[in-house]
Amino acid sequence: MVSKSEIIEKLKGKQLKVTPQRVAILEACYQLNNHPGAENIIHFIKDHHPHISVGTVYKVLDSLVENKLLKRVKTENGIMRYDAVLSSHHHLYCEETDRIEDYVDVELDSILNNYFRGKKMKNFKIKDIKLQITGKFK
Amino acid sequence: MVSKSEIIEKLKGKQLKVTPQRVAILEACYQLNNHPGAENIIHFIKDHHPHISVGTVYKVLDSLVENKLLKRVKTENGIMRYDAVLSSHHHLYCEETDRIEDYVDVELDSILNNYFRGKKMKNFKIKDIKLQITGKFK
DNA sequence: ATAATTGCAAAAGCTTTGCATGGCC
DNA sequence: GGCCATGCAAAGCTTTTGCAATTAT
Repeated sequence: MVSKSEIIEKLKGKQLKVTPQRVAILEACYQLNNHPGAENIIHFIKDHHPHISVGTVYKVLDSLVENKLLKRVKTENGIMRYDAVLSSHHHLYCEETDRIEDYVDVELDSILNNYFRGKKMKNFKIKDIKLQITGKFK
Repeated sequence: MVSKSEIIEKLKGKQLKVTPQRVAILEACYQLNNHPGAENIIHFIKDHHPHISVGTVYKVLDSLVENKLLKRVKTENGIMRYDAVLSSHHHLYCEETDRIEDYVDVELDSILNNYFRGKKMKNFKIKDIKLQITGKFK
């Protein structure tokens, strides 16, 4: 649970002006936990903020990504989705629906880190490693 | 290198009618090795097949994915891309450009398989695990 | 005060769809 | 011959853009 004041602090920390729209959008991303797209965010916000504009939502999302308050989630259907959880984690992708859940596993992370520490890739500098696990929820 | 006759066999093997368009599109996917999108495929094909229609390309790509002759690649910019390499491999994503390269590592695969064999996930049945390695080519 | 952000609407991608025509089996 | 695939153009959906009006600092 992330409070509104924490959200405001996050925006300030990035020197971003604290507007009601930005607060609402970032708040929506924290509360909608299934990696929402713009559509989901707009729908969620409309209750408390009926006059928000679609263009604004996209602009704010871009700027939040650029300022590393959100990450984009990779998908294969051409719809952008966003992730407010910034700490290292992996994703479970349902192969039948568009559900995407977080998968956190520190043991796995340490195995991967050890493995890649030793590994030297000639032509690539690794910044982040994420598992993309596809399958089926049961 | 995949020959035209192999491509024809692959189509036949899936009971798909062998049309020049399908052959050309699948061939393009094999030759364009940077995980092409529809745009790249159309451009590549236009030389030998000037009158191919955009709608057809999308329909063929859908049907090739549905018949498991192609896979879609997950991206975060809303453009669909395709992968003709069906055997297990991972992807290196450039964080500055849209370059995506294959990363094959059997040792890593066996580590992952061992790890997940022991692991029991209550609510998810794993079908495939792929690393999404982001960073920078040098 | 002023520089940045919002709203609105238009436009720009990329992808899908419908239907008549044509081509593979 | 029958049915499926193609071409073409229109429509659909998501996202981007431009500019005037508004707002945060």
